[in-house]
Amino acid sequence: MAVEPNRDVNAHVRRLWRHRGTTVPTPRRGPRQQLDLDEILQTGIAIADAEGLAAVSTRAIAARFDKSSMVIYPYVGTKENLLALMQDHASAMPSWDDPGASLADALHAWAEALFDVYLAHPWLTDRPWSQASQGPNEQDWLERLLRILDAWAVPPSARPSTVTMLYATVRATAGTAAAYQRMNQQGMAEWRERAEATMKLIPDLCQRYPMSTRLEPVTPRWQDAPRAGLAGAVELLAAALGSAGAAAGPRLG
Amino acid sequence: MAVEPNRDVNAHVRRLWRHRGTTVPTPRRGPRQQLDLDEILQTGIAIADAEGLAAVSTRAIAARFDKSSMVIYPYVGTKENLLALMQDHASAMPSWDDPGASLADALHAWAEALFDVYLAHPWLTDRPWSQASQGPNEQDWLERLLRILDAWAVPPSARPSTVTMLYATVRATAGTAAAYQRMNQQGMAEWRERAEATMKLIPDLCQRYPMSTRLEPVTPRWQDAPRAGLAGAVELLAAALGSAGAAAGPRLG
DNA sequence: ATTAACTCTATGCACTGCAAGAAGTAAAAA
DNA sequence: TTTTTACTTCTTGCAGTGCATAGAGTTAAT
Repeated sequence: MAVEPNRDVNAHVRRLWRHRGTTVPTPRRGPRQQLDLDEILQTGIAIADAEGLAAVSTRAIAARFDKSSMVIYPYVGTKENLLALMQDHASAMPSWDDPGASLADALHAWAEALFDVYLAHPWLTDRPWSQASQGPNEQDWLERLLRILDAWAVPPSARPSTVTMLYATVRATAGTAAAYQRMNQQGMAEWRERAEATMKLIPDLCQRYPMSTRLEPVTPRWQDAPRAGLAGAVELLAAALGSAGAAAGPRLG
Repeated sequence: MAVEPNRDVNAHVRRLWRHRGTTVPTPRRGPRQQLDLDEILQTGIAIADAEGLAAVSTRAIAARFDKSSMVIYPYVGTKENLLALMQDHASAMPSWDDPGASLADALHAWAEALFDVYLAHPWLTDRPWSQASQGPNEQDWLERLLRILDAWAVPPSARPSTVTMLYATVRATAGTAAAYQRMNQQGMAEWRERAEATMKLIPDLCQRYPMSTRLEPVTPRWQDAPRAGLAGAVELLAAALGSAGAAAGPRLG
């Protein structure tokens, strides 16, 4: 990367789409490349999965290959580019069959699949998302969702809002699910301690916030609450779309 | 802060609720405090508003008072606590009258008010959110929303999902609105360049992603798209709740 | 008066992304 | 074949971070 690093949008896009027809910018002269972009990303993803996005540093990744931090830069350009590549690499869409029974079922399948991806890589929640062009894997998800909405004749005027709500809800519920998951006993104790401290310092908390304090009594299996919340949200949304004048069955094609 | 810093949950909670009946832990001995917690938070918020959350450092804040970084710690405990205090401080809820015409209107007023807060402090999007006890200001929002749902007799089973969806959607749309807003000409050019690069490198992009590429043609006033998206989402959600067996009018009380 | 608790300052450590230069290697040109 | 040149990788170093620690000064309780 002898050229200016951040302006090289072209190289970054080529790397993003490297498995969909483009070639990574790996020119001719000089010593052979000893590392592989996919391996680098996998390493970064492994670190992020285990220790969080903050633990991902060029030094940490390079250390796994017994190299120093600067080795990474020829492969990714900048750290921000590295994170973007990791984001798309971790977002690979699995394959599944669209349930044909109802719009709600189809949306549910999509949402749960995305939820699982976010659960497997909780740091994805910390990354920005926009429906403006990201990498190919992320685009796959959007395209799939729009296909579902189209098949069930959801009116085009309702589609952008639906897309926004679904993505936002999946990301939010997956984020809290991941937070629950990584709550070991010590994190749990800390949380409980904090709740108790609030109760002790604000004795009339339940009078001040009657509705929200009544909400919280932990459910029997509170670990599953986020997934259930997502299911309920999808159901609500599908009901709204169904009553908004959609057809009764899917259009095939 | 002579004691262990992170374990002092009590002091943190007292600071969070300092304007609601608790006293900050600024006890007896030692020299008078030269700084004020609210001023510190305001400074941090100003920095975050102007330069983003990443620019908020103890050194940067302290520099505005011509002090060194360690001065901040007696006031906040840790950096994470500082950010949590900033988050709640910036989330103060304005006052408005609940529109009584329809559930949709009431939800819309709530959502737009929160949207405005997030637009004023875009870095709030980067902070985690959970309905488990945060600070008092954030709790105000949740309580208000639940009050609305209760007044319109939204069935309790639908409330958690509704809350999750609304918060997630507001946060998501406000995030993209803020991103649009900070897109000056250079950011705009970069984005356009990237889109063009993708088009050039993947010539059949529109065939591969027929639905999602058709979505993008920029709207006339694309700056307003996120707000409009939020409005549409609220409308959808209200329709779903309305058809889910809610009463026709608000219950006062 | 003594002592303990507190705030502020200075220093230093381990960490970050990355600019810049040095050193080495392979392909192209002579 | 030899030289040149383009390209890699590696080392060093800089400016930045949160914060542990220790010291000096200040105040209130004892």
